[in-house]
Amino acid sequence: MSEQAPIKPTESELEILQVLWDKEHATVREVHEVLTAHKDVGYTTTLKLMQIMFEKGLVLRDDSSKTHIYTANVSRENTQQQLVNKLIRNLFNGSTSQLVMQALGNQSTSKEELDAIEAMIQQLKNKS
Amino acid sequence: MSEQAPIKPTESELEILQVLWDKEHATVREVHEVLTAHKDVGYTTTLKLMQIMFEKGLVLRDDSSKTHIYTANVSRENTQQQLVNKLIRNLFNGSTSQLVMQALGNQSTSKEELDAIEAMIQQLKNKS
DNA sequence: GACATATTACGAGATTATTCGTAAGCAATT
DNA sequence: AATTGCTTACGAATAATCTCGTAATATGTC
Repeated sequence: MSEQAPIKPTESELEILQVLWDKEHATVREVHEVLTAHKDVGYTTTLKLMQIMFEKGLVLRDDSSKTHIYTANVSRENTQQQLVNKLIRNLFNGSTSQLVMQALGNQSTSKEELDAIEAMIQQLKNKS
Repeated sequence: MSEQAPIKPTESELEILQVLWDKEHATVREVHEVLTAHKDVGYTTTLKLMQIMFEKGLVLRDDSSKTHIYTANVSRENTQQQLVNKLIRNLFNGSTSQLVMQALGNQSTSKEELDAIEAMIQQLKNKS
């Protein structure tokens, strides 16, 4: 088990990571196009953020051609885990079930999704 | 359904809200004492933060005596809901079940908690 | 090669969040 | 009433985040 530096992307960095996770790899232009769908921001802002993310090691980039190509360097799963755990710790007194129940209560969840969760609970119960 | 301004407490403000939710009402000193258990920060910093929170309307305060008494002015439940929904939207592509399963997978959850979640799922299924 | 277009690099301003020092006020004690 | 101790108010420094303008560079087209 290697020591894992905590991943702490900022709000804006998360938005960019989203796009990179979905697309696997993308140019600044592509990321920016997605962002501007729901946000009003200049191109060089997106560029700068992605440069900063590169310096932090949040993303990798291929600069072999003039237009650089970026990929995420942190996994979606790992990042999700960090943030979910933080939320449980900070806002739910460490109780996973409280978070789960809050989430299920708030959002409408399809029968299929509920089935999947039930199946997972069965699995967890058998394990222990 | 009344229009609800989104609650956006900062990291530090959340820590303070925690304490106020637990205690119902508290002085700056009391809050500060709890914070210093796991954080190194000066008294006037806590004071200032709570003053700012008052200006923002996040907390109420009774200043009828020299030592003011603060109470939260946003509910724990509402705040939890905002942040959970945001997490689902931003990091889980809007899928509640993905968040739930990630949470259950990461953390060890007791049988009692799992039972409670199952019961809730049954309830949700019956409703629809 | 000149021109138009798109990209990256870089610096610096704007905004927000966090931090704490200092002053002033009040209350209890001597 | 002076001293001590705790409180609030306030301003300002620092840090982190987000923003974008401008310049330099590359690419392709005429």
